[in-house]
Amino acid sequence: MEKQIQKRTLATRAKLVAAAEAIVSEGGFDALRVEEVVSRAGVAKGTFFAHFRDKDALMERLIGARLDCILDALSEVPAPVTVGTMVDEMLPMLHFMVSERYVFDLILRYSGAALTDDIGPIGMCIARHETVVMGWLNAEGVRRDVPLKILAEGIQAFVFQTLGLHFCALHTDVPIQSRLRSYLEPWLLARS
Amino acid sequence: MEKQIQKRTLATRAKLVAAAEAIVSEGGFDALRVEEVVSRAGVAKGTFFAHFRDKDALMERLIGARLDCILDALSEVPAPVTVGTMVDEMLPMLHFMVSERYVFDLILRYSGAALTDDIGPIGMCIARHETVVMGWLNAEGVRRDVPLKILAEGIQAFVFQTLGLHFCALHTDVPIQSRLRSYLEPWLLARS
DNA sequence: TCAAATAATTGACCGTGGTCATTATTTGAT
DNA sequence: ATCAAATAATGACCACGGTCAATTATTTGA
Repeated sequence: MEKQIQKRTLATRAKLVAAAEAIVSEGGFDALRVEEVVSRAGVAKGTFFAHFRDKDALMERLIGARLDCILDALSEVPAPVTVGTMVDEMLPMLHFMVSERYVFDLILRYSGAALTDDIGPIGMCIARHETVVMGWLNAEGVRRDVPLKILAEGIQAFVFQTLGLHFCALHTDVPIQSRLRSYLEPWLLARS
Repeated sequence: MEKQIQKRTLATRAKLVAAAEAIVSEGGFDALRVEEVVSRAGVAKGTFFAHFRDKDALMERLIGARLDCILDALSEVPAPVTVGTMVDEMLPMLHFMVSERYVFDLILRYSGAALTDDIGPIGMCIARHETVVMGWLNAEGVRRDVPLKILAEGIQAFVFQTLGLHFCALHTDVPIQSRLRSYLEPWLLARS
């Protein structure tokens, strides 16, 4: 049991992913159809499901890859000193998350790890984001009476709340940044 | 344009809802199939979609009805004086929300009102819950430096965060109550 | 070198949500 | 009572994700 997977397997998977990425770049994640992925990749439909558990597994992979890029940039950035700059630095990620309703729903569904015990790409990204954010919380002015882990989880809760309301027509007048700040300032800042 | 809808319409809709409720009571929300609803109701498939925009619209109605019952009870209850009792009083709603993964996902997706400008049954329930919770926040010990509205929205954010993590296998060891309390106490309580 | 074992691929088929042109029923005006 | 317009119901049909027994390709070992 040394090299179980043949290189044909990798080639096929690469073709599938490449086809999928092409479709997404043309029409967005929402426009992806399994049938079109396989036809572009030149394989049969069954092959797709031999490589991905279901369509969502592919979407998770594609979206996870994008998130990872954004997180790469995020972890290079200097730790923000104010809530305002913290929000600003998270903005690229937030904008990607709301770029399509479909994307947001999928991230939401898989952010708390998949239904089973195996954690998927999106769950990994959320965990990574939590780690990055936790590293920011040793700043001056941030409350100390709550574990950092709770604080970081709270930030994510407010991110999802903010983005969820962003899709609500009644609330789109308030920009993402200021809404998120109105949550994070009372959550993070130490009071008198 | 006096009485546009004929009573036949109401009768058909009632039959559909009754059939749907029967199916749900037998096998849960996840087990509902449109085909079975229409066959039990004795109507054609197309009729279903003349009464409900899509399957989700029916699910929203059924789940919204349940939530409304729970909210009826909730709004009768005395305002809690501690975060612990607040969580306890919300517990029936929380348990319903996590009774099925399907139910949680649907509530999450429609809690921020539907995609369009029309607010659906679940969105109404969330708004109602927000109102009830806001009424609780005039208690001793609750912070005053943040608008009640923000405070209430934050509670909802933490509820969703808690329930989301509840489905994550890695986190099921922590019970809902204590997890939610660990968010709400730092969020709500005034500090020294 | 080749046969057995293992792995990858195929595509016909299915389940289920959703559509729409056609048909049936109700209503209101005469 | 009659009939035309408005409203409701029908069911064949489609889209699309997902399955699986059969087939083909690859690896292994003697």
